[in-house]
Amino acid sequence: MSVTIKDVAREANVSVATVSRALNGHANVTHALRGRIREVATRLRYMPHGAARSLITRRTQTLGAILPDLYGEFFSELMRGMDVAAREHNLHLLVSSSHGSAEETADALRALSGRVDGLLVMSPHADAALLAQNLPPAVPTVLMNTRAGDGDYHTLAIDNHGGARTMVRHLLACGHRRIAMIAGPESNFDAEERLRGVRDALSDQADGELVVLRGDFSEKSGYMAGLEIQRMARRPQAVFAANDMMALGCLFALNVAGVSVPRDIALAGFDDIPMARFVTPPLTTMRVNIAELGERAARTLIGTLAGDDTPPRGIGAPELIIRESCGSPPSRRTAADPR
Amino acid sequence: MSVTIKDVAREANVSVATVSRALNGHANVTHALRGRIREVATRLRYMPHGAARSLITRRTQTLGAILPDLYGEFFSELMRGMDVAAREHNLHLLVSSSHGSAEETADALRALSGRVDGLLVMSPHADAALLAQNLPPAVPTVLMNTRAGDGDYHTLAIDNHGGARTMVRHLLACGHRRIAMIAGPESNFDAEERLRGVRDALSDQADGELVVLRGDFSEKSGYMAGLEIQRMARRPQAVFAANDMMALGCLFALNVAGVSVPRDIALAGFDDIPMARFVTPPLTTMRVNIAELGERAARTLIGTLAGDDTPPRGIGAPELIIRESCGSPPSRRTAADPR
DNA sequence: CCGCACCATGTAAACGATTACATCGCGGCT
DNA sequence: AGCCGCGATGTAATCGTTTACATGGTGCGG
Repeated sequence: MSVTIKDVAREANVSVATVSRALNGHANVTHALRGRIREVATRLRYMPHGAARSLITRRTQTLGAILPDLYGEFFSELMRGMDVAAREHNLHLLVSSSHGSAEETADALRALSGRVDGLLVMSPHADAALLAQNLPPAVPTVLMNTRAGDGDYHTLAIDNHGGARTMVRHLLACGHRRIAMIAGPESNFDAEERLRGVRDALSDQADGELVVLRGDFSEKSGYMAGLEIQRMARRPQAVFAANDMMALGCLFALNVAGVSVPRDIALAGFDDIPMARFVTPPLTTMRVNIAELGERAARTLIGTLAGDDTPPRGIGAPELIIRESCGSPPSRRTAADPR
Repeated sequence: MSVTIKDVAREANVSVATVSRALNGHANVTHALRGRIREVATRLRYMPHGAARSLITRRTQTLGAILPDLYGEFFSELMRGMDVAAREHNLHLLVSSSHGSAEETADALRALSGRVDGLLVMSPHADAALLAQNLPPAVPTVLMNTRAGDGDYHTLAIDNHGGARTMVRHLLACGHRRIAMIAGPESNFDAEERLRGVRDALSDQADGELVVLRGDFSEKSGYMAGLEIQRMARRPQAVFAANDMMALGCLFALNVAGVSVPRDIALAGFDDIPMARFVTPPLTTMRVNIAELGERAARTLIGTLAGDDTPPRGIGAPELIIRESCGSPPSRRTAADPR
């Protein structure tokens, strides 16, 4: 049995109320007494029982995060950002990851709903309907990278559309006109936004041509797309993959086929995964700041908890990272690209 | 105000006790009544209040994870493994990451101690003393990748020593005799274990020679080491870096200096980060299964919670991944190295 | 010198669940 | 027919904390 506030009270010869007040920094406790109580508490290794406290205060000091199956860098960066914000406010992070289906997401939603003060949700399956159905309306929620139109919830996202547009404009500026896009799956929100950005950028350019191939964000699908591109009669001058992994797959396919990047064809990706600058040639890409997305989402949620009901300001803008794969004059960097 | 068990009881014309029994699948509730209560509960969107439940059951259904500042793949894999095990037992994961100092780790330990049923700790700062001082003795704890000798706690680790030995044996088998090791910092447990493995493997080989350089696991320190190696009078025949990032740094340094890998010098790393198979030449390395480490640690903890007090069986053995950088006959793989 | 206000501290009621124990009704056995 | 036992349900104690309210002592003003 662990030590409770009663033990501290007994040991210090005061009532539990006084202990509570002393330890929580309330006014109206003599300085000397507070000191004595503190001393006793640490001597006894007293730790308040979180559940009991939550029960009465209706606060859990915990933020819940519902995430899809995330691999690699993305996941850790996102968590890191959320953690930074949470820690600042002495909040904890309860995570529930690896949700492959709407069913699983709903379960997670229900399971977490009672244990957290608010929820950070990133899930392809989480639309407004699912949330409404599985959450008590009282749980503040912030959505990340979700399909728009979920008006009732605060939503944050990477500016996929703007990022893709920026990249295509850069490719156009490099003189490329026939552009192939290796897009992501149609069901994916990020993927569609990026494709939309590409279309918009090209619609500004009268003599631009676009051919769209579908991938699934995997390296392998990029490889397949690369083989196909290399076989084309009118080969595109530039390839823009919806993420770096597909860009790398494509790069290998082109290498295997003896097509040189960037001499014969330009190539660009999206995400700036660490690997991007290590391949030859280093990959031009859009850097997205995942940690910032997580941090902002957490901050927004925390704001909501505090009663601040201003919707989140703006969305994260990816940054164009020009390396050698796109055929623009290489910027002066060492191979290792130190920051 | 959210809906409580009382509301359900009132609506179903029964007592709270019956509702509790019905919903928790206890015996002694009529089938019909149970059905009615279930129906009312879902209609009212009743969700049990986790804190209230924890208060009386003394279980939080939550595992705490204390992690250091972890970037990248490692973090997400570890979490994924822990999540898999936790989810199987309907447990949640409360994470507290980014602890740079012993002070911070201690804070996190204290903050989490009341909110979880058990703790998974990976931290360079968490030795037995720190834990004992900041945790109620009742909290079951499993340590990961920590310095040995923390007898009171269950401990799991990657077999760094065995992995390093395996790699050096492979290098020896390839015919290399003068071997340079780019080690990690002396303060790091993993680093020292790997170094020890190297020494042990070489002590079996009469004509083996070892030169040790120190790095700090960063790419940059690998780069510096590479420059140094390339300048050596009696250049080593093989370089073994304590992790892949340093191996890559070294590779770039050698490239810049015009030393060809593996023709002029062999190179190997440790970790098998995704990038390892994308560089040219693809990097020979030891694959460590982080997810498995996390999963095992979680399982061990869960076992302890269930009263099962057998110490964890064995430790994760890294797997030798032979690619082209070590100068052994390349195995037949495509550039993309599909699994 | 009395009384009032105020401040430090104590008492006890919540919070929402679980569960030991009490109760009630019914059927079967003697 | 009466009693016993058992199965279904209700009553209330309990977990550890916070906090509204009660209490009591002290100092100050009239």
